[in-house]
Amino acid sequence: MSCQIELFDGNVKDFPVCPTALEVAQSISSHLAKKSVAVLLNQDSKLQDIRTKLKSGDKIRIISLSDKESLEVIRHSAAHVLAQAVQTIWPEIKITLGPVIENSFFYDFDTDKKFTPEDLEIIEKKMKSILKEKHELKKEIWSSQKAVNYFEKKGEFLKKEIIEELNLPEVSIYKQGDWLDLCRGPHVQHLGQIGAVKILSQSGAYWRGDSSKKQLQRIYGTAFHTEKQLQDFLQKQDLAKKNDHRLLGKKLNLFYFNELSPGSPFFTALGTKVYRSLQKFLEKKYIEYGYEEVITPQIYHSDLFQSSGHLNHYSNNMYQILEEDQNKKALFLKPMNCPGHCILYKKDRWSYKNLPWRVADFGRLHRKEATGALHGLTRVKSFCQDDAHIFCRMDQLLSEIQNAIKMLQNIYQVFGLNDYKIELSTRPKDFMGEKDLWNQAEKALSSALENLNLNFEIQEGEGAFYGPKLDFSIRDSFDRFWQLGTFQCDFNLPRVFNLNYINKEDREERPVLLHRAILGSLERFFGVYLEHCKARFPTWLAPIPVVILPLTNKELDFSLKIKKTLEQKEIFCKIDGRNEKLSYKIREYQNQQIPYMLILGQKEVLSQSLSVRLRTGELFSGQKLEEFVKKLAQEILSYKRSSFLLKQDKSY
RNA sequence: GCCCAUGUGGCUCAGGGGUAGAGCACAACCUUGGUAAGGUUGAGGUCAUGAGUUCGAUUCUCAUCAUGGGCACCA
Repeated sequence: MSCQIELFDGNVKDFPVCPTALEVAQSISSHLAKKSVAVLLNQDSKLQDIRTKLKSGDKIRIISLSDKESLEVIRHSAAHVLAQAVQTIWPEIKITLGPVIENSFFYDFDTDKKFTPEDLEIIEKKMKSILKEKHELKKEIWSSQKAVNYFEKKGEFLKKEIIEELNLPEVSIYKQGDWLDLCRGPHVQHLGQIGAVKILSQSGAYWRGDSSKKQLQRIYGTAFHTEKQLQDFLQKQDLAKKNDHRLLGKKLNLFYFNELSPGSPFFTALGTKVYRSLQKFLEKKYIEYGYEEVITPQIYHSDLFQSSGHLNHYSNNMYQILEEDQNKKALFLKPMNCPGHCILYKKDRWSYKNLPWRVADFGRLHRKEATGALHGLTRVKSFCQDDAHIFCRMDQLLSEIQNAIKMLQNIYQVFGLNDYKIELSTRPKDFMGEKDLWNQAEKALSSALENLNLNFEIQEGEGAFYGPKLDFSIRDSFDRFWQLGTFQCDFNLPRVFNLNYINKEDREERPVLLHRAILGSLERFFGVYLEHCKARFPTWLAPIPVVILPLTNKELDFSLKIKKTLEQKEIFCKIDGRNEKLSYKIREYQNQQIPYMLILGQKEVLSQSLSVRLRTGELFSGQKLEEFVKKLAQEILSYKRSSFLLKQDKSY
């Protein structure tokens, strides 16, 4: 009986006995066999070892070094090389786990040693010399007992713990030279297939990701098939670093941090312009989508957070005001707006006819964050959310969620954030409230997404204790994801604050509370968007939309006339009358990514027209002033990301 | 909070046991100049803070604070 293997191009090959994937590659060409590193089996999207024995009827795709999928295998094997290098240099160091992550890999070591940058250099050197030996990777199947005995004898107790937890009769072992590791693979054929490795950094990391457990020492690295690929990768990283919002914020003078208030941004006059434009934009959307905006207190008696449950669940993150009030009650800065909105809700008697109530608040929040958590504008201690709460009846929940998602889509597309993923987090183990309510809310969230034809992932058991939630993470221009929007159903606050409304039958009923933020915090969004647009804000957000550059002081009168005309349309502009060369000024404003530069010389004064330079470098002369201002105002009002002067509609 | 690294004029960075240097920015003067840096001169720093070692510390040691890369956290 022969063995038939189907290749992904449709070709079927016959073998007298069932081959391994590597043998199939060999039968195609010895070149392919040399380059192959893994195999995709049938519909499975997980890579399998190239040494896998196939069955008749299997459909396979051989992954070679030229396929990008091979990177995962290369990096996995490189992680083993890292561990081998470390144990060769320091035999007393114990190994744990070394997985592949996006763009890189790491290995966690159990040791008291702290790796210094010099150590990392030595390790990288050792890795390179191990690669030169081009050891073959040999896969062996051991009984779990044998593996446990082996690692126990070597004092590798965490490795032993892993095997025992796997609870399998057999485990696979990969050997390279005289070094071996427990691993399910897949791995390269031999270490010569790893063309380039680089150690990236070190870090502490907790065993099992649990901060109450032992801290291990983690080393990060990356690997590629060729040195060129590695260099390209490093270059791309450098580029991303240049667009870091913290650098751009400094360069464009938008915000500033000072150690006298860590984690709390100072927005400069320019940064504040951007911040306020964002806020005004959202306020407009609030009106469009039926929200009411309120202003609520900054400081509350501890009683409020006692009843809301924040004192029990969140007090570590709350700032307490030292001075107590005359009732001897502690005072706290609010970490979130919701309890205040519940107080406002309770002020009135509600009828089912008046719901939903959508209440928005840009209130400043303060949260004590662990020092190591702070990060530019994306993780701060003082911030404002585009926060709103929707108090509604259960039968309104679906349409409210749907409405909120539409609002989110509408807002994201203004920023050109069209690539985002959605996660639905469902009931956790320690949930609060009735299961039936949870099911209804989860159903409302998923139906809303389905009705709008949106794909989403389910995060089983990841919901908050008070209700299920949706998270929206956008992908920025550097392929990183940032969680911005979040919609959270809440059964807890309406209960603890005893909120109700009178239903049709004249009986009290409890409303559902939907927390929702679309941009998340204005601070975080500012940072994320600054990087995403690479500091090229659309005109409506630009701190300075227009700068007027008179060539000499003979053009000052005309400059003032233009400024006045712009200001009539509420367009902010700046006249740069400094005694500097035009090219000097252009360079400066180009670096600041000012959308419109108006260059004025005698030619323009005589013809009473404008010469416009875009930050793309494109020039448009002979523009009529009134016409220009009118169209520019239009561009700003419609939140366009493209200049009206450009034919193609794209961000510039 | 944990591991590693870093902290020098407004910014970017060099230096290094005998109290500091460059470029940009800033100021003054010359230049009124047409699409990415015109010239000259000048002013600016208790070298993050505190303690220790030393005849002497910005430089070495320790602690603190802040920042950066991660981990943990992210109601």
